[in-house]
Amino acid sequence: MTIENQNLENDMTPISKKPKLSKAQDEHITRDEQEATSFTGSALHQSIISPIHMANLPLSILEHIQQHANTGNVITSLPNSSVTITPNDIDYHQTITTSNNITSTPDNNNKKTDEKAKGLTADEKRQRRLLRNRLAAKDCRKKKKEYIKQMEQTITRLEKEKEELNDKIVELKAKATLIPSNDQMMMNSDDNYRLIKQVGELNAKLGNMK
DNA sequence: ACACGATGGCGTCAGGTGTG
DNA sequence: CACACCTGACGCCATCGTGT
Repeated sequence: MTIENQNLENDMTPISKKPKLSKAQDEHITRDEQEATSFTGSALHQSIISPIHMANLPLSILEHIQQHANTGNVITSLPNSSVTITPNDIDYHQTITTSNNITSTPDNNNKKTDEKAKGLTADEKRQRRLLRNRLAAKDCRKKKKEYIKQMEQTITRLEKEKEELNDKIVELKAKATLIPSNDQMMMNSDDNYRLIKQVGELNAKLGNMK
């Protein structure tokens, strides 16, 4: 790990690690989540442990994060946000908060990102970048898992197909042994020819005897 | 009970690629 | 060209299974 990385981790301890919790901790959080059922951003803000401040985070990003927050962090545009946080969105008390000056509307949500990034300090830009990358990494891992799962299913299917085809080969080979070969067919026709000839000869002899 | 390796998930960085 | 996105690699941490 780089020095920069270490410093960053010291600065960002609350957000960077999703703790795996003991049962007691889990119950505590479950209780808090129940209490948070109708939290608005500002109410939640008061209950958050060690928020990280992120300026001007657009609503579109917040919504995206909330959609994907089942295993991630809770993002709110606190404290004046109208974004309502549902219990499902609250995860391990890890939050990222944004500054007070946001007036997110559907219109400005879709503006170019670089426009939205205007006026941000280098550190704010960095926080935004880290957030996006965090989400991208989650998506990437999810996608990778799905791909691996799909490949495993394909392997299973192809192995089954192979087995079925092998069974068919055995079955057809067994049937093939019951069918006379070409040589046998030829021999049979020779016998027939010889017998017919013999019959003809015998008939001729009978005719002579009459 | 404890130590230890394996495993899985996460955040971050770095580098490649696409896009306006 | 600047920016955003994707993804491999890395390190950290928690958890689990196993041997002692």
